[in-house]
Amino acid sequence: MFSDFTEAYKDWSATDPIDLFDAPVRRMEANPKANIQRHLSQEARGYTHLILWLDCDREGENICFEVIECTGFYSKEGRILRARFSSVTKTDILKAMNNLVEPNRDEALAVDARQEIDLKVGVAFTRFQTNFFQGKYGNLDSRVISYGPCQTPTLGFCVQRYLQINTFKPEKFWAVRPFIIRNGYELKLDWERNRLFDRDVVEMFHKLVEEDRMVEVVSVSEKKETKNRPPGLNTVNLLKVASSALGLGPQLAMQIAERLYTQGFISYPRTESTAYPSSFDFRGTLGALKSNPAWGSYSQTLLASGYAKPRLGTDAGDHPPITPMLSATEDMLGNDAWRLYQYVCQHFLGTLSPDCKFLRTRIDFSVARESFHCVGLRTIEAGFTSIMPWLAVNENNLPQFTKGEKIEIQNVELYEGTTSAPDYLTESELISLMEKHGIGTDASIPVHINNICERNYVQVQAGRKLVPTALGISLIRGYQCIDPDLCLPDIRSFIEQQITLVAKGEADHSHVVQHVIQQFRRKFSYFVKQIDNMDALFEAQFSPLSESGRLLSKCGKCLRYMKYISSQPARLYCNTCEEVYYVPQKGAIKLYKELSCPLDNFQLLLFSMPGPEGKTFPFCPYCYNSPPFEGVDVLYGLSKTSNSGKLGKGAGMPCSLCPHPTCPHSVVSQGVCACPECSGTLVLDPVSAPNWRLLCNMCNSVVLLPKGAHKISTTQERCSECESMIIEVDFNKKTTPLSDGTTLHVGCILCDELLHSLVEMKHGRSFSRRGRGRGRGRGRGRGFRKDEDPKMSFRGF
DNA sequence: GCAAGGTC
Repeated sequence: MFSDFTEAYKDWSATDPIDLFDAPVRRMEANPKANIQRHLSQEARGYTHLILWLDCDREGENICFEVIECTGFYSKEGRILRARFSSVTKTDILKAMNNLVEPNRDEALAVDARQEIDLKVGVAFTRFQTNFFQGKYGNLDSRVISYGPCQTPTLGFCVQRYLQINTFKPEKFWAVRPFIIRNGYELKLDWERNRLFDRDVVEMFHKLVEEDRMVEVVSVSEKKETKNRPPGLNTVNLLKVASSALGLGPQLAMQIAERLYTQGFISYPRTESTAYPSSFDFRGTLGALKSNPAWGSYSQTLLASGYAKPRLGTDAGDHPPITPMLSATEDMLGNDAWRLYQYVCQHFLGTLSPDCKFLRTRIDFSVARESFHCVGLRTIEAGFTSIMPWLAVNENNLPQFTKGEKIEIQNVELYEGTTSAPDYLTESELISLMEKHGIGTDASIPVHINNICERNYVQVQAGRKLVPTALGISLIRGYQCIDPDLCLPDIRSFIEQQITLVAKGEADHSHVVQHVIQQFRRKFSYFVKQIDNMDALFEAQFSPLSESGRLLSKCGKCLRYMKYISSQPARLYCNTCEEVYYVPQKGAIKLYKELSCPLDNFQLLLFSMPGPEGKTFPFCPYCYNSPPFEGVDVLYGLSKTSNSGKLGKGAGMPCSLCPHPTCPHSVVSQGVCACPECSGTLVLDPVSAPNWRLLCNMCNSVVLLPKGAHKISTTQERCSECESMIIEVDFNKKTTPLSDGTTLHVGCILCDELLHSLVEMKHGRSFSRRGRGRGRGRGRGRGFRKDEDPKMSFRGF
């Protein structure tokens, strides 16, 4: 199920985005074809108890109530119960079965609240921004200028780093670096003051050290230190490693992980937990890996000599950490999947290995009353780093020194350096920031990152660094100057904190939704009022529509050339009429034989999809944007002979009445209007405007449509008089001659007398439902040929 | 065409 606005609010041009805050939201079946609702209700029939086994988080609780609704179970003491479990092992399942609880409605309501808030806020801001900027600038390289309480702060992090880099002022610094020679090796000593920004002062120290020429060993210390083995692997850590070490983006990494999961090689890859459940079968998993050519012997050693108890980690109560389930080799998986699988295995073995132990040696020196030191590192026990070698201690062996000994300085360097700006944010750093601020979840973090890339707000550069684009920077700087809250991570925490009140039963669902929506509505209207401040940034960055693009084809209204703007979304702009006409996306557009559309005089264009196999079809830019008839979708024929060629919703048909012998202008119906006479499809005849008529693409029957008709569709009803199909005609509110303004009228297209309101049809008349009767009654042969005078009409309209 | 959250 998913939440969405009702039909009336789906039209971008007909809805003022601010009205969306008060718009009704309904829940729809996400995949109606799957008939999950019906299936659940059928399965539930005849049973007395319902036990819900869903994920133990708020979303899972929400789905519990969806299931309850679908099954039609009514709540009666003890009849609907919830199993709480976080891993699918025998012990956990039995434990959950023996400790059933009631599903938690408050938690489910909190999810409903979040859905409604996210939907309204996201869609309202997105539509407003898109309409405002897309209608004004030509080279905005994004189809949609989206806003979202997760994606926008995600972009905010990238832009914040960009601004730090851009405003960074490098500074010079200096340091004193004495060198000594020991056992034939030169050794650099680090200054206790590290570095100073005053050259004169450092020069003074440099001079003092140089004059002294002897360092004294003040102390020699040795400390045994530990590098901890990692806790279990969760999703964000897998994604960070995938990005920083394997060069795989989060979206791709998740796709690969999902495939490994469905193929049975790894456990469920979406988890926040790093703690293994107490019931986890470590021996079983190690056993599964023991014959693996890459780390079979390592697993065997752990099995034989006893594995270390894993670190505690955190238990988010969702799923166990990600672990291998089956042994695999590179040949079985392919390169990228293998590398990811390899990491999962290495990490798992690492969690069961001993910690790494190493010795840190530190020698402190003194010269001219200044302190210097050097540090040496030596591994004592590699532990888990032998299976995760990239985490090994960077060994640095120091020669022997004795306290009190004096050594001659070889050389004293006066080091000069410059501070440098931080680098662009890496994907891995971004994931950490998102996790830290609660932006997105294990499953949605990759989606948000992908979103800001796809919308052209950032680009991924070498080393998986995220570099914001001019559009991304302008957006964030715009929010920063209008209402910084809009791009700060707090916007997400605010929503989370509010819905948590609902989840805990401390606040009423509808009050919280109203309160939060009210706040965002205020922010929205302030944003709308202040949009000029953001626009000033866009003006400096992008060029107005009138200055973009190249002249391509003639406008049918003013007959002047329009400009083709090729950047996404591709469109035509008429400078004189100040109108925008969108064209099919992601393909090449050129003029089509200098022919014009018989409907509106706009010059026809030829669209070619990319690639050698790319299909080509002609179209009229005006009709493409304003279908002459609702209910008959206007798409254009692929070619004169391509009745079967699929494009979009329907198949193409050449125009049969067009005055141009070579005119490609054709219309495709959605297939809802079947010809009453034969098995053909009724096609809108473009040259009949404004007195629209439909033509059958097979037998050329003619159907005249009444004035003001706005939408047509077939019913499954047949006329009782003549057996032909009945067409429903819907009227535009503006043009309907009827007093109630909305009544749907129905008429038989062949019998003159049938003309009734829907109410009359449903209650006052009966229609036969006998299939497509042929040759019976008056229907047969009553169609009009195109060369006849079709006097038949819906009289009375 | 739009959000974020799930999901094989």
